[in-house]
Amino acid sequence: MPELPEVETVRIGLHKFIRGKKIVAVTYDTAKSFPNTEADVKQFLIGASIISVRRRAKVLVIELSSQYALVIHLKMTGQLVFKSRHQHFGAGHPSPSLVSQLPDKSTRVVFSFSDKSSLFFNDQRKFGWIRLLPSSEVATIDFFKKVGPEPLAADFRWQQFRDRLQRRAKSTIKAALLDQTVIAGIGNIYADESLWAAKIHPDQRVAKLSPRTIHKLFDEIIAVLKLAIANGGSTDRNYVNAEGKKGNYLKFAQVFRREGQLCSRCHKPIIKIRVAGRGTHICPVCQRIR
DNA sequence: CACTTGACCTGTCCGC
DNA sequence: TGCGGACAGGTCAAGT
Repeated sequence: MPELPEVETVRIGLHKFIRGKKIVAVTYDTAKSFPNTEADVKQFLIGASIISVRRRAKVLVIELSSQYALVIHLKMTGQLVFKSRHQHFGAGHPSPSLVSQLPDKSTRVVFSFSDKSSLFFNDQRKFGWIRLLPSSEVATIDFFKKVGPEPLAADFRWQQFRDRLQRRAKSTIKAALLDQTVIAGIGNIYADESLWAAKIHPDQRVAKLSPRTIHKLFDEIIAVLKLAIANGGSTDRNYVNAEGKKGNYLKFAQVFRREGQLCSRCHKPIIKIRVAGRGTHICPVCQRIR
């Protein structure tokens, strides 16, 4: 599931819902979901309060009063959903929400707070993970050491994007955008949307792109990510925010999952191809290889 | 080192 | 309706 806009949407929701709450219990299914020792959990998680929730790339970091942090990657199908104390089927609720049905069979970890509310980590495909680390060690995990700049950081410049792209000069531009060491947070949806907006074919080799084209792509990446965050991210299949609600961005998507529909610029059909081993959506007229 | 491919999992959809 | 295969929003390790 989640790319930068979805993870950011979850972050905003969690910050609002769980900041200040005290963890009184945690349950988890397997060591894969939560690869920490019971001793660590007892000492640094139980009894700790939530200080803040931040994001780097597609990873969430929940800072705790114990000077430890929960580091969370949702990968493809992870969800973090908050359930307040009184959330249940009520007479006034015509349809049962996802939240009221938790835990469900994809629930891997449950955090319980002192006010009887709880946070569920669900993950159908079990690729995601949560780790409890000393706050001072978070930045030292392999992924954070290698990951590229945040596209929405105030000091991110197109020249920096251009320079970082050169490490993948012989790759296709789509593979380069998906490479988290080049730029953080872009996944399959927003790669396709940004490339359409910039009129670049995803199979185009990076070395063939002009500075002007790279600058255009830089601008479109930022615009696409901002619009996606403003609309709560994209729900293709599993994604929900911290309230268990779906994102609305796919209403605005120009190519992703729109094969057969007409391109809004040239009115020719969108097609689906395979690039960098991923399903890829393009307008074959607007996006040509030069 | 740069680049590509398969593996990790479960669920769903599509064609026969 | 059943069954096999392809595919799904992300990273890694291992291969060339």
